[in-house]
Amino acid sequence: MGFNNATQKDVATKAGVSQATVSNALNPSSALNIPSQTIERIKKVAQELNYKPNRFAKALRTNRTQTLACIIPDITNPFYPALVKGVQRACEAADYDVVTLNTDGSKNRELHYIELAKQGRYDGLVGVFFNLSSSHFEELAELNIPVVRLESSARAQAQQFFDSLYVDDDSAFEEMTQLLIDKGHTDICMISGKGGPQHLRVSGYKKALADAGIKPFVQLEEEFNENGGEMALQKLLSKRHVPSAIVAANDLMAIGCMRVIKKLGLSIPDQIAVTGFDNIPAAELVTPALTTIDRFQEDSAVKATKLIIGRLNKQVIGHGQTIKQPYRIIRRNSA
Amino acid sequence: MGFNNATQKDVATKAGVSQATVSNALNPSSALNIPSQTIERIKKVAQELNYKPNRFAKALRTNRTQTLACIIPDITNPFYPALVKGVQRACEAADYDVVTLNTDGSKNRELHYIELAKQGRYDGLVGVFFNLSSSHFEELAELNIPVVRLESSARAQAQQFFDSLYVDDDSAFEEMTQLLIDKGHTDICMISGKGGPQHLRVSGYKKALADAGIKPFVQLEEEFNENGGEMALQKLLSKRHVPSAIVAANDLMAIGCMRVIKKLGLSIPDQIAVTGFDNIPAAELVTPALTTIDRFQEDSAVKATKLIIGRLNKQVIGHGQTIKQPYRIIRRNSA
DNA sequence: CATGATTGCTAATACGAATTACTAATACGT
DNA sequence: ACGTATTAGTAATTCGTATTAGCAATCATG
Repeated sequence: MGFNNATQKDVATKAGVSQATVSNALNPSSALNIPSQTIERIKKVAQELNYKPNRFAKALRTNRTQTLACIIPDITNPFYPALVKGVQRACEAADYDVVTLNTDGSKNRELHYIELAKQGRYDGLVGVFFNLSSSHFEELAELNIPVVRLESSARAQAQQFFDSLYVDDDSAFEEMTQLLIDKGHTDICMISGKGGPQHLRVSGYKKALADAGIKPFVQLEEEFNENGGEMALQKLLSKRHVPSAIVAANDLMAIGCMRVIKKLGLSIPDQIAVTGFDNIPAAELVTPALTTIDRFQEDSAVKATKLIIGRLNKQVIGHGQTIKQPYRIIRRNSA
Repeated sequence: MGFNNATQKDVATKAGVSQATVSNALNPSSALNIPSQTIERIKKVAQELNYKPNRFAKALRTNRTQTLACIIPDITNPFYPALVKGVQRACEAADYDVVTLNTDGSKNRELHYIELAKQGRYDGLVGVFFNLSSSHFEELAELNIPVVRLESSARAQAQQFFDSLYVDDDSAFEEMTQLLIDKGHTDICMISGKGGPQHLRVSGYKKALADAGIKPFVQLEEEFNENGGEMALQKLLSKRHVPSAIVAANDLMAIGCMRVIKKLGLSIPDQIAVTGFDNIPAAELVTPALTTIDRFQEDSAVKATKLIIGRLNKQVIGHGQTIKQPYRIIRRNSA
């Protein structure tokens, strides 16, 4: 079509130099020795013609696409939009495009996107992989395609093929549970989905209880969402009496619990306290507002993206880092 | 670096033909006459070598990038993720990449993304533009870059440079207001943000009231979010007595109103009924659950994306269509 | 002043696919 | 049997950029 964009050739003609010189002048990484006068002249002409490098030609030549893939389970899960936003913000500053891809938490799709990356479609991957371990990223590392994982539940490894920014779920849940104990609760149950982050969260909960000499009770259900929360609490209540507090593995499950509790006509937090995790937007909107933990997803995503861009620019080298991110308990009215 | 992907040349060598033949064989649109036997053979070899066309080479040659831009105000606004998901779903099926871009509702950013598209960075645009009119899309139309707008508040025009999928806000708000009237309400106020969809929504509200002989009262506030809702209701209450029902321009504003109402110690819906619009995920989570209107964003987004792809494939031609989308009132407990 | 180094640039090529223009071989019609 | 069509392909070029190899002019040095 008639895109009519100025090319290096156009700039070259107008500046009275060759296309190669334009390329070198505009590419500071070039080893060639071009006097700054000439560079300035070329830059000026480029601006006059509104020259913008054609990123497809560039990609073809350099195998660098200037686009990152942001991999998440599901954009409609309210935890993720903030994360995506962080990635986008950091990318926009560096003129990277972001392609957001949903895995639905499925291993196949996670692997599929890795496959696409291996074909050179994305310069790097940032996001959440529920089902993959370090070795899955080895080939990407060999191809110099950096990966930064967020909320990876895996522990740091000696030689890791990705960077990892993680929140210490273990200590977060210990702290939250402790908070309930400090309020005088002596009968605290936990509700969680299965897999993924389940293990560390439950472990933190159990630690706090052990210190206080309270017996734990954990009810697992398949999914980490409202439905999972409802089902789990119903099952729990069919097995034992009503606890005085419930620690849910995330906000959606907590909200599911709240629904069941309200149907039973019990009051929150007086008869049962409920806590969540994630601080999704809805946490503040439910009644009572949910006490939960903020993980600063957007900030972490920005950091993660800067790290990936750092690796692409060779400002960061060496094998994968594992970096702890902060969290903060948000006290509202549900506990 | 060493991506090691099979190219057409590799396929050609192995199949004993020339690269050009491979290109023609794999591209059904080609006018050349290649016997189906040969085509099959080449396709088989391509599969064996796991040949995947290099999309950057392709883009360079054809000016087709195989990526669409999905333009929305803000991914962290809970109305949009579903829309994005729809676009992604439809694109994945057609092997298009989606780049999601946030405008923050700013005209400058909307124009900026149009600029990027004009440079050939995206094959088409689908999404929400708050501040642009048909003429802004004229150059894109000339470049054969299709645009499908969602929730455009503009009315259909004779010769329109984009397709538009819209929900009839006017009749939706008329219907919702009528529902309140049917319930016996005789004092119904409306709360809205300014600009964008405001006009049609308020108009629907007023129509229903006019038919019933009730006086309208509309309170506008800057933003279409919780904060806007809170502020608007506070202002309203400083001017007049408590109405028996509030029609909010969207769910976030409705939720903001609910907050104020609860602080005042009034009960919903007994003392004040509240209705929203959008059916965001949180609508179902607040207490009481919010009566609202679903716009089936994900479905609309899928349709919009299919339409855009249809235009790119020349299956759809002619100037912009304006297509009405369905909505549905979701009755919950707030009204 | 001859030699080598440096400076400042250009020509040519490659990346992978699409496309245009062409050819060689066979088939067809009269 | 001769000219024309058709079939089945190929060679060469192009898209816009980066890069390698190299050239001409100037400069430094012994």
